[in-house]
Amino acid sequence: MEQPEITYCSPEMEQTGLFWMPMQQAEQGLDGLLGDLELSLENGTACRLQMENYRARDDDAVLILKLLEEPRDEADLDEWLSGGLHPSLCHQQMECRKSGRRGARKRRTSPWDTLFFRDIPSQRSGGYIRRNNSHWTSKEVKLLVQGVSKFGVGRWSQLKKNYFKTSVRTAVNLKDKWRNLLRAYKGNVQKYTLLELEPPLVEQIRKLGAKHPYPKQRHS
DNA sequence: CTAGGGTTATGG
DNA sequence: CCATAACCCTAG
Repeated sequence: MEQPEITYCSPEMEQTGLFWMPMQQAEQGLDGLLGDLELSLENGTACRLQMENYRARDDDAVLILKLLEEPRDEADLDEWLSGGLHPSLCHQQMECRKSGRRGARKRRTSPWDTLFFRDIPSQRSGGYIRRNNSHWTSKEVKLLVQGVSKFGVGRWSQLKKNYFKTSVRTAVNLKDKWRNLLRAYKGNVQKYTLLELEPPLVEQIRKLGAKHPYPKQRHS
């Protein structure tokens, strides 16, 4: 059963390259302010509602990015952060609560979370903060494959610079994703894959994978 | 910076 | 429950 494809980013937001990222609830710095906007995806209404939610939050994101570009007083920013949330957001927040059972959880938090709260001390037992847990979109994968075919495997920093300049994905993320792609599409079919990719794309992945094997193999 | 082993969250 | 995806750690 496939979940409906949802467009998380408004065009403006997409341009910024910042995407909504799921995070562990305890780590959501703005959790108290925004509330968690989890929604059931079970019916169309909830789905639509969710998109509106994201839309509203996108507006906020774009706004705050503007604030960043033309820096003002910190107090100004503080005030905006603590109170001046997008009106449509408060409205939506109550609306979405009533949806019934939860479907797949799409925990997301706003981009400014990582911009402003990345240094908040963490209580995690692991000792580190997990910043981004979002699943890759097929768009991103396409970009990655494109990048790998241009730069080859191993020049992740270059690839990041040229193809994921503004994305939240780091060079290491790209590398890891590539590894996962190889694992996922090499040889036997997996039991399941979260993201269905177009056959041509898969074909390209396989080809590139054959060229730069992982894990390293000492000959053919 | 990258490779690769480890760890944690996700979701069938 | 457990395989997979996403993420972290770190030697070299």
